[in-house]
Amino acid sequence: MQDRNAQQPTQINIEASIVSGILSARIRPGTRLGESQLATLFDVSRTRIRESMMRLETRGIVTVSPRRGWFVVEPSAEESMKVYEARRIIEFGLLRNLSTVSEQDLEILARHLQEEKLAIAKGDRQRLTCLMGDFHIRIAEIAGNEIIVETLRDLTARTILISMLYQSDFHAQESHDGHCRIFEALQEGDFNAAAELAIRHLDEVETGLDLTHRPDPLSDLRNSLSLPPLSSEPKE
Amino acid sequence: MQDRNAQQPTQINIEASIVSGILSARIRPGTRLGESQLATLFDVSRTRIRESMMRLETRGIVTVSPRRGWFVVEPSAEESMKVYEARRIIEFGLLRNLSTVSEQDLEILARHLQEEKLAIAKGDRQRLTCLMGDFHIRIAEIAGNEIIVETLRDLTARTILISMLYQSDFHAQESHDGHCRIFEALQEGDFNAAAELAIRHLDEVETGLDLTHRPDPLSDLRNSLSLPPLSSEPKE
DNA sequence: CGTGTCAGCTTTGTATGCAAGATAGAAATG
DNA sequence: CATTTCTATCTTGCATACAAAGCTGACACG
Repeated sequence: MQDRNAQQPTQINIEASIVSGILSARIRPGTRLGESQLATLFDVSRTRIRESMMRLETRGIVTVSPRRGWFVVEPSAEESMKVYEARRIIEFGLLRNLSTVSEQDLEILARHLQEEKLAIAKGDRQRLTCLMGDFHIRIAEIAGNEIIVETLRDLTARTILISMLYQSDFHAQESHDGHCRIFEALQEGDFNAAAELAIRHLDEVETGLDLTHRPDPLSDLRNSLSLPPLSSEPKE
Repeated sequence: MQDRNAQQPTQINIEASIVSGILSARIRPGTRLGESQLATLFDVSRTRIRESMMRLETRGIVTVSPRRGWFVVEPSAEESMKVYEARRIIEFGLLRNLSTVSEQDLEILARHLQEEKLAIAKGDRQRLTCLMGDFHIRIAEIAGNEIIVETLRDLTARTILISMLYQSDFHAQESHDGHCRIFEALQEGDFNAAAELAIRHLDEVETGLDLTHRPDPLSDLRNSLSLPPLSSEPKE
């Protein structure tokens, strides 16, 4: 995020900084992204920050509240389900339409899984979050379709925000196992199975969330009339 | 498209105007979209036009050539194949993940097919182009996932641009038949078959293109030398 | 006749300025 | 003491201004 020394941080850099901040779970959902704040941080004028924000808005990463500011999205339970559904749709189609996977690609995936294992062993949760998302992007990259890669990257960013909001505990091992199963299916060239496994994996992750729990019960209170607060803060 | 009388055409209106212009095949690929030109057309300042352009750029609808201007994208043969591939992936996953289709939804599709038939009978090619694209969006709407709907809408816009570039003749009847077959499969609740049919349909449409034929034989040269693309007239 | 150069005109890129909305905290009032 | 109102301040929304770069066409020259 510190591109301060770069002479000309282009809009793409600014966007990438924020997205990577989210992918690595350093930026929490609901974070306020003040225009002038970012402007001084990146040492550019507000204009360019605004342009980046607009781009991120169309990518579903931030929202603007009129005259109040830009915020990293806080997906509602419904939106979260839509995100997972969209991922199931795309990843299923992706794997099913695969015809071959090169040795090289399998190598990349194998190395990735190794890294996941390492992160689990070290208990590096932040790195793990990042890796878990990256696995799916890797698969999209194997398919070689940039359009799908981009779409999936943005959905993954949202997924990470969702997990920061609703994930009670992080079944890392379970997720890792899911990835391994998909890898094995790919290794055997059984793309049908891989696709089914991907759906099952995403279902597992989704059911691991507590989508009934409101992370910010006050948002209800602000909007509608009095409603009893559910429970305590979901602080890590 | 004439929001001139609307007091405050919001960015979303501006974007929608251009996208709908593309979806209805009134705006050709490579059309130059001058900032000041659009600014006077919509009666807003260049700032807001620029913001809309940035948004459209992230949606893959327009590109900017530095200091030269904004242009509606002219997908290359490779990009075109990627677009069709992405559509196959998404639409396949979409149909496969469907579990039920309500009577109401079937009704909507049936009416849509009726309209297609009418347009074929009347030989209204522009309307037909629009309808052909819309069919796929309708299906996404049935699935009820806005994320997928938006993605598919943008891909459809690009598809229409592609067909304007590479389509020699418009096998409208063939496309319509493809839609009908998908509809029948949905009617019978056979989502597996519907998904396979969708892939076949998209393949047919894609092979109906002449992706080896360069509409602008100089485009290679132009791109490699970063010359301006073929600019037809801006809107009307 | 072809080619290179330069002035001016046009168009985008970026910054800045100002207005309007929103928030928070103080002050006033019951 | 609680509640409301008002003002000070901050933040975004939008327009405008100016700088930088590209394009055009005239003109000079080989």
